[in-house]
Amino acid sequence: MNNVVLIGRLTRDPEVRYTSETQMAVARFSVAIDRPVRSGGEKQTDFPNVVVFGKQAENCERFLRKGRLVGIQGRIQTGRYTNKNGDTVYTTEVVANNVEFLDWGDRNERSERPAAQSSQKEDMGIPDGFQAIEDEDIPF
Amino acid sequence: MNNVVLIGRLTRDPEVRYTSETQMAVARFSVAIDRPVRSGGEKQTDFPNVVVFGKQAENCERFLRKGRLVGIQGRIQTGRYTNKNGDTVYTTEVVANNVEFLDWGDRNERSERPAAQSSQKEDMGIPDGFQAIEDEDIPF
Amino acid sequence: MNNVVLIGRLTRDPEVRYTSETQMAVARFSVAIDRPVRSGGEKQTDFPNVVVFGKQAENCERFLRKGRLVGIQGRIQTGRYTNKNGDTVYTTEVVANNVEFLDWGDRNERSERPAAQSSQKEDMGIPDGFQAIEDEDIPF
Amino acid sequence: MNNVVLIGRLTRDPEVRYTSETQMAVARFSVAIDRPVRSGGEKQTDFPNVVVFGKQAENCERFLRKGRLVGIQGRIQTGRYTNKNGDTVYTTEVVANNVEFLDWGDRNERSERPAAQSSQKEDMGIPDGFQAIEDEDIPF
DNA sequence: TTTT
DNA sequence: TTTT
Repeated sequence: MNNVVLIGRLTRDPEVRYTSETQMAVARFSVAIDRPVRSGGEKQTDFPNVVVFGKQAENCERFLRKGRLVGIQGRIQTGRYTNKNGDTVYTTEVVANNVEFLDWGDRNERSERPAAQSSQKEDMGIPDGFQAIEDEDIPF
Repeated sequence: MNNVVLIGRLTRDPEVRYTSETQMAVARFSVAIDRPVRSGGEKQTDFPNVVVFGKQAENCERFLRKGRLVGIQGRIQTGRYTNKNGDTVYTTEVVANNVEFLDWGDRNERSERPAAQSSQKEDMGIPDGFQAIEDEDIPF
Repeated sequence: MNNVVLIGRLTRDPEVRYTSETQMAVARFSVAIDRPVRSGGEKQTDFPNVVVFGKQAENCERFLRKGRLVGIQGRIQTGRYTNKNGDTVYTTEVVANNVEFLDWGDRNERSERPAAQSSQKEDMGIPDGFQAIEDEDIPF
Repeated sequence: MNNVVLIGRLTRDPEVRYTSETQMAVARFSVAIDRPVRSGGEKQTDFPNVVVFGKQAENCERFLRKGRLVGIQGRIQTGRYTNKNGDTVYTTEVVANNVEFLDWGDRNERSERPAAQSSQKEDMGIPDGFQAIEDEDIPF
C-alpha cells in the first residue's frame, strides 16, 4: 500500500519531455501545499514533486500553468542517482495516477490556445472537475 | 486505519443542527463525485454522505452552498437504527476531519452575508484554499 | 477524487458469486476497524462493506477468511434499490482496487486447501504482503 | 490536503532522539514497499522516510524493529538544508499522524523487554492492531 | 526551484 | 542506508 492524495497549486509551469523510444510524454512539476496554521505560528508550505506519464502528462502540458489548483492521487516513489561530485543523491517524488484540474482559470494560459471554456472542455472529452485515467496511459 | 479523501460538489445546502448539551454544531451534506468515464460508457456519480462537527461545521454553514466544490479528509463511520417499520437500517457516512473550500464562488451565497472576498477571508483567519482544523473542534 | 484506505479484519468469510455472462467473480465482505479509543471512552468499531471484482475476488475467495487482516485501497460507491416493502434503500460500499493480505495465518483455512506457506505463495505468483492488481481484473 | 497512507516493513531499527528543550521523542525510520509487479518485470521497491513525534515515537522505539510491518497515515513534508559541500539538499519525508503495528512478532525484540503478548498490550493500553494518537502527542 |  |  502506497497511496498519496494532494491538493495544491503548481509552483511553475509543468516541464514536459518525451521518451526517445515511444515518445511518451512525461510531465514534472511541484505543488505548494500550505500546512494548517498553528495559532500564533507562521505559514509553512510543503513543495512535493510530482511526475505524470502518458496522455495525462499531455493534458498537464496543455492545461496546467503555474498557480493552477490540482488534485493528485498517486504513490510515493524513491530513487537515487550519482551527481557530478560523485555523491549519491536520494530522490522522493509522487507518481500521479490521476490529476484533476480544480480551477479552470482564464489567466496564465499559454498563447497557443484560447481560454478554457465549457464547450471546449466537452470537445476534448474532459468532464468538468475530473480527468479520467486511461489504461493505456499507465507506463509502470 | 480508516482514511477517506473526497473531492466533490455539494448536492444541497448543508443541514446544521446543534447538540442540546454543548451546543456543538453538526453539519451534514452529501457530495457528488463523477466516476471516471469508461470509453463508451455513460456518466455515473456517487453521492457519499458527510458529517462535520464543531467549528468546522459552523464554517460549512456559513460558507458552503449547493454546488460548491470541497475537498474532504476523514474516515468511514457505520451505524444502524431501527425505523418506524421496525426494521434495522444500516448507515455509512464519512466523518470529516478536514473540509477545504476549493472554490470561493460568488453565486449561491446566503443573503445574510456578502460575497466572500480576499480581505474578508483574511479577517476570518481562513487562508485561501485551506481550512485549518483546530484541536478543540474534534469531538470524537 | 474518491479514495479510501482501510485496514481491518474480515467479520465473516467472503461471499463470492459469479456474473452470469462473463463468469467474473464478485467477492463481498465487511471489515471491522476499531476507532481510536478516547481516554475514558469505550471501544467502538466501524464495519464498512467491501466489494472486489475479477481475479482479486478469486484470490479473496481462496485466501481470505473471517478474522484475517487486510489492507484495502479503493473508492466509495453509492447506490439504491427498492426493497420488498417498496421503500428505497440507500447503499454505500467500498469498491476495492487493491486488497493486500496482511497476515498469512494458519487458522481458519478452508478445508480444500493446505495452510499458506512461503513456497505456495510463490507458486501462485503472490508476493508476500502484496497482491498485484491486473488490468484485466478491473471491470469498472 | 496532503494525505499519505503506507504499509511497509522497516528497513532498520528506528532511530530515536529527544528534543533538548521539551525532551520530546522523535523517531525516524524508512519502510520498504514493493511496487506491484508488472508481468515479466522485476521487483522494485520504494523506501520512503518516516518521522514520528511524541508518545507515538516512544512506542516506535519500544515496539518496532527492522522487518516489522507497519501502517502509516500522515503527510508529505519537504525541507532543505545546506550540506558541508555548501550545496542545497532537498528533503522529502512522511510525517506520521498514526502508526499501526501490523504484526506483533516474537523475533527481533530488544533484550530489555519480553515478547509482546495480548495481556501486555492491554497493560500498555495499546489495542490490538491499532495505536491511538493522543492530542498531546502532536507537535506540529 | 517555490503557489493563492 | 534498504524490508519479507
